Amino acid sequence: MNEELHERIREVVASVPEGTVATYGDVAALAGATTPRLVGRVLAEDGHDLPWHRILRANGTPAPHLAREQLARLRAEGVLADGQRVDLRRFRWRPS
DNA sequence: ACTCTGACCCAGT
DNA sequence: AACTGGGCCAGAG
Repeated sequence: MNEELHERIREVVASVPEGTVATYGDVAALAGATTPRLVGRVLAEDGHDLPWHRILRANGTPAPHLAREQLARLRAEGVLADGQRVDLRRFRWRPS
């Protein structure tokens, strides 16, 4: 199952700073994953220790079943959402 | 070697 | 805005 890749994915997620967000696609690209699906998968299994709430879908909305919890956590660290959607232009994390 | 099912993504109706 | 359909990858049955 490629533990190596899973590890890199967790690292990337863990490196997203408080007050910013990243998309599944971003994480996948940075970690070298072939598809964003894998990111969601990894988080679903062992994302409990990670800042999973900073990971959003490409359009800035969270995964449906998590929306409430996730938006609440983001709001708590200064990331404001307009309804379900977070303004990626403003909060998206770009590694430098 | 199938078919299903997902914290996905993109483009077209 | 709501639905497609195609592509993607890995587990489970």
